[in-house]
Amino acid sequence: MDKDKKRVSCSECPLRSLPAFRDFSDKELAFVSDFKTGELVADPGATILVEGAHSAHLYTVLSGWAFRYKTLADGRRQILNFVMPGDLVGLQGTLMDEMQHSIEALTPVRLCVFERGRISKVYTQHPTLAFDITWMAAREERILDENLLSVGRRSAFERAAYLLVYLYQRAKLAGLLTGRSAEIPVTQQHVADTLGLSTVHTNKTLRKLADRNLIKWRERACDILDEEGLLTVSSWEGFEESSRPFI
Amino acid sequence: MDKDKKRVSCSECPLRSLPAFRDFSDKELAFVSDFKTGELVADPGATILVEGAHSAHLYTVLSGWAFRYKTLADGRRQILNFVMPGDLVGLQGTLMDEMQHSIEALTPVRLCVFERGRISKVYTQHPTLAFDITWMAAREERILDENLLSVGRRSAFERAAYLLVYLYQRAKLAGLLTGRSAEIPVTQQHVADTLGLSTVHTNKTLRKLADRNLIKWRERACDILDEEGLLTVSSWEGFEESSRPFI
DNA sequence: CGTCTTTTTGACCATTTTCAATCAGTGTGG
DNA sequence: CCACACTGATTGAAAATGGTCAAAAAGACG
Repeated sequence: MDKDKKRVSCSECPLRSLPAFRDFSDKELAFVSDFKTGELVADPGATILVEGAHSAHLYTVLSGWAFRYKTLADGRRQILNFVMPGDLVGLQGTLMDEMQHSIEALTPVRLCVFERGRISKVYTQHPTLAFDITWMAAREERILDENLLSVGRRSAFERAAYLLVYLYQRAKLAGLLTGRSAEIPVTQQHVADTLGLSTVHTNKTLRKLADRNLIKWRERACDILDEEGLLTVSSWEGFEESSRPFI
Repeated sequence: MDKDKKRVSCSECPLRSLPAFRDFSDKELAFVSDFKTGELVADPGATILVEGAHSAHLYTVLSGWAFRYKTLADGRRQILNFVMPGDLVGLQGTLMDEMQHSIEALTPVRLCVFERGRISKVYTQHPTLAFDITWMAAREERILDENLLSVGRRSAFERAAYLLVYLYQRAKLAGLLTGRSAEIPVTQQHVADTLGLSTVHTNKTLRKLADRNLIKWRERACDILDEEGLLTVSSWEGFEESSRPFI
């Protein structure tokens, strides 16, 4: 086995972004080559996965932003969540028959491809990794829960505040941000489709947040001026990114 | 090992409700006794799991209805999903530090308790079961996606239609229903908190569905008069409960 | 400079909420 | 059996939130 080659392919191993592998050496990650079958790059606006797709593979995001969404027959769109480096996508397509949502790139996105058929090997041979996949699924569920609470019960103002701190904190955890100026590569249309509001009302709501010096909206970016304020407005506690327990 | 005893305790094994174990014999399920640590019964209105709880166990629902929900500081409540026999609850509490949602019983609920600490053994020794846990998590995520689409983008009328067929179909899949008369043990308050509407508007919306002969609401129950009609109104395709793929 | 996308605004309309009662059904104790 | 308390369903009217339409302004970019 040409370990060197494998090490190179693991130098930026997507699995390192999974909790269990953060502190693993390249050598320890070498076995990953057994599962990785390729890399993929998607341009902004490109559809990474489309609803209804069969036999999709499992991907980990190496870099870039994307979003998961569903649409109704007449075109109404709901953004379900945003995808950042370290995220796992395509689990539904891998486990069930087909994808029931689509994924679109917001910036150039690099993905690591795991072949669907090889997933069983993960479960039989690498229980720790299998556990991580479950952990990621539970994490996504938790985020969706909070999102649903937001869309269902928070006012437009609270909802927008929640979304912006949420994105800010997640981006920070994903190591995407340096200062307070969050390069959140979305338009107000995306925000509207996440909040379940119209673009017009979203615009007015963002303005209200800006008037209160909580944020400053810039084209495809947003400065978080008052993180605490946003948390208070949305009555959200923020992430306490609990690390995965030992197995 | 007293196999007989174990067989008895598995006669109604909670794992049988998990896809992978539907067709397993009692004998094959005997090993489950290693994980099961007890049984629990919750009365209607009782809180099964509460937000913020630490070191919770993992449960499978043997019988009864419950619901998962989150609340805001001022009491606004959002119901996230309903829990029926065969469902897994408490995964978040098991995998992460604490539960971020609560669960309340709607009818008497019987639960099978798996100790948190023994989950690792499932991953190392029973990959098929580990896979099932992931599968259940992915299924919950899928339901939440559809719910979020509903609350975010469907009108009150479409949303209510969606919820009722959804509950009808799920209850049917869980083997809870016989005829068209769905014994859905919820009040209009529950429906409102699921749809993200006020009780008043929910009442008027349900009336509209009844006026169009789609449903007939009865106290804590609901007759589904026109399943196809509800699917059309909500532009939902319904469940194609794909069985879990072979691992 | 012209074109394209995104943001912003105002006026008007629709949906949904809130408030405040009322009604119906169930169970209890007298 | 009836008065009473409770819970859940139902109603109408006023008020608020958010949506739609149409158009203009502001950047981004070749």
